[in-house]
Amino acid sequence: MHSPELLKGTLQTIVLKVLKDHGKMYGYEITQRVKELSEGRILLTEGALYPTLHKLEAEGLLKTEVVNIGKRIRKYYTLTAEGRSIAKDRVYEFIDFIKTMSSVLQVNVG
Amino acid sequence: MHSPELLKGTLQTIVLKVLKDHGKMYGYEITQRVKELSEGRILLTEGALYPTLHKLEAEGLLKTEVVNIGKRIRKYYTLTAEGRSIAKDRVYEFIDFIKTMSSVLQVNVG
DNA sequence: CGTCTATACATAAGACAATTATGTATTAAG
DNA sequence: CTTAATACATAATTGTCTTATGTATAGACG
Repeated sequence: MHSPELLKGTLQTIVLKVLKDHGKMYGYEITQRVKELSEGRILLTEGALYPTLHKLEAEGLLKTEVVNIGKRIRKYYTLTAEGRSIAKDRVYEFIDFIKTMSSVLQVNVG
Repeated sequence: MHSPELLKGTLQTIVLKVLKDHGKMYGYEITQRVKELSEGRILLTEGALYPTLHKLEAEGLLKTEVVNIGKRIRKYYTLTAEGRSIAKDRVYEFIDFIKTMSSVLQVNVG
């Protein structure tokens, strides 16, 4: 785990991109996938994830589908067309940010 | 300019590394150097910079020297030994963060 | 001269995202 | 029968940053 401060501002980008790559997912599944992909280094907290999902839904970037698994509920999220577009933009923006930071810090990442 | 959100958590790293690379600098000079290095993409605001400098000084990572330029004052900052050490750590931490993010977002930066 | 921009410091109010804490509830393991 | 994992959600608090404000010198331009 690195400084959690660095993660700030990346949550929406992560959620959008993971959903873009893995299709229909539910909240808990997203936390697990991110944990896997980051080899345990990024642990999304529920207090951050759920409000973010609700916000992205309110903005029309995600659509939901509630499914009953036995007596438990699951809320599946899928990107809308706009969501896919924004996901791409956010990833580009992140890459651009890294390039700028590399210039400022004079380091070579990748 | 990218989303200012991404910049969160990077300010201390930027200040420490720029000071490490360029030696003795004063606040305003740091903003200009970062602007240059980032080709105008990162504009440090005074409201963020000065409190950060004061904080790093209070933590013993920076030491200061006040100089009079005509009737105007300048406060030069230099890294302490601990500051140099932490600067290195912070840059490593940032690189590590980028590597993790690259795995999660499945992108290739650099 | 007078005004605008750049230089140079600093602090305070407010916004915003994320952490931490808390709450509800089902399912599986020991 | 209690703990851990699954699965949702919201509220209080924290912390960093932006925006606003304040003081003051120096140089450029008319």
